[in-house]
Formats: sequence, structure tokens, C-alpha cells
Amino acid sequence: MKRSAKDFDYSKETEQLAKFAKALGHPARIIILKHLSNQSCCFTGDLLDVLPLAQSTVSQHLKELKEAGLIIGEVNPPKVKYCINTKNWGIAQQLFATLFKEDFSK
Amino acid sequence: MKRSAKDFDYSKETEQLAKFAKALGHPARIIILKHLSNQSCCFTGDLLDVLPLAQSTVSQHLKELKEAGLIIGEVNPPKVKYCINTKNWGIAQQLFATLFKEDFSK
DNA sequence: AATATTAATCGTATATTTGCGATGAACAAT
DNA sequence: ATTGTTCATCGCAAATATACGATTAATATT
Repeated sequence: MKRSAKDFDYSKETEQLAKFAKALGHPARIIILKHLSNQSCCFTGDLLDVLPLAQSTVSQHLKELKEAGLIIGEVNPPKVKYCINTKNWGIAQQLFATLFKEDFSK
Repeated sequence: MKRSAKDFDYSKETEQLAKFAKALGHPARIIILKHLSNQSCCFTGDLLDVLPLAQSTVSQHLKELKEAGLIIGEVNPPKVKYCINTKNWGIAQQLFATLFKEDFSK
């Protein structure tokens, strides 16, 4: 991608929020996160039953959530147990709450 | 894009949340929204001073926020005044709050 | 040792996103 | 009528994202 001339840096907080949001920007990943936040942890296989996607695709989505820091994978061969990354979950929670703190609903 | 064999539909709520999240998934758009939510409205020109991007690129980001339903543009030639779409802002606020309702921070 | 299970990764195809400059459209001011 | 201002849109290039099937790796079971 062509980068802007003035090599700009967005603030850490803005970057972080955008990164979390981007990770949430696909319905399959929303479903994965809802699943995990309901029952704290699950195996990849469980997700295959819930999602209309091939195993390799689900694995890819899990990788993105991991890279965004929203989940953690514990290898436990031949299975892998995925859990919410509670620390970053809290940070995301807070960043979104701050963004939406202005309440225009009145 | 190749679509999944079983022509699956995610729930309306999941689709909506993913759509909002996707729109938030770029630092420039986060900045635009923070700017708007602070002072309710502004002109495109104001944003050009805050963002390290060409006018056409900012216009593109505004278009995406508009299409996601997060902002509204009032044409007022030759200027355009952008504001938060308060109704959908409230919906987004609620959808994110629900997603993050599980609080693991203890 | 051979087989089965689970999940990551590779290779590939296609679609979308991000960015820019150039152009065009709408109006205000001269 | 000409010029200036503001913003959207077009055309293009490069990067990323989404999806699949095939393969590989790691281990448990037979």
C-alpha cells in the first residue's frame, strides 16, 4: 500500500482501538468471541459446528483474533483450547466504552 | 469472493455488529468519529487538518462511515457538514456493550 | 508400525480496502 | 461570465482479506 508522504503516527490508543475493531469486523469472528465469552473456553472443533466455514478458514479467523490479542490458544494435542484473553478483553471493553461515552440517545 | 457452499446467514445482530466494527477498523475513521462525537458536527475541511491523508482519501473514509450508518452528511454547498448518526450510534453503543458484558477483569 | 484425530499452514483465486492524483459538480463571489 | 472553494467520484496501483482444498505436524489409539 502506498503510504502517506508525511509519515504520520496515530496515537497508540487510536491504533489499538482500530486494531480491536478490525478484528471484530467479520461476523464469523463475532460468533467465535460470543461463543468464547459465554463459556470462557472451547476447542476449534466446537466452532466448526457453529460456523458455515471450512476448517482452514476458521483456523485463519482464530489466528487473526489471536494476533489482535483478543484470544489465547493453549495447545493440547491433538486439540487446541481457545480462551478469551481476559487482559486485552478488558482493555477493549474500556476503549469502546470510552469511544461511545457520548450518549446522544435523548 | 467464493461464498460458502451452505448459503449461510448470520443473525441480523451479528451482521450489524460486524458492520459497525469494520467501519471502526481504521485509525483515520476512529479519529473522525472522536472528532465528531466531541463537537457533534464538523466540515470535511476541518478533518483534513487533523488527518495525514489526501482529500480524496478522507472523502472515501467518510463515505464508508456514512454507509455503515455511523454518520450523516448534510450538503450545504460548497461545504458538507458531517454529524454523528445519533440513532445508530446508540445502537452500536448497545451492541458493543452487550458483546463486552462479560467482565473478566478480576 | 499403522491409523485416526485435530488443527495449522501452504498455495491459490477472487474480492475488498486503502491510497493518490485528476477530474467533475455545485454553488458563491467577483 | 469567470473564477474560487469545497467535496465527491473516477481510474489506477498495491496491499489485505476471505475462502477453499491439499498437505503437514503432533499425538493418541490400535
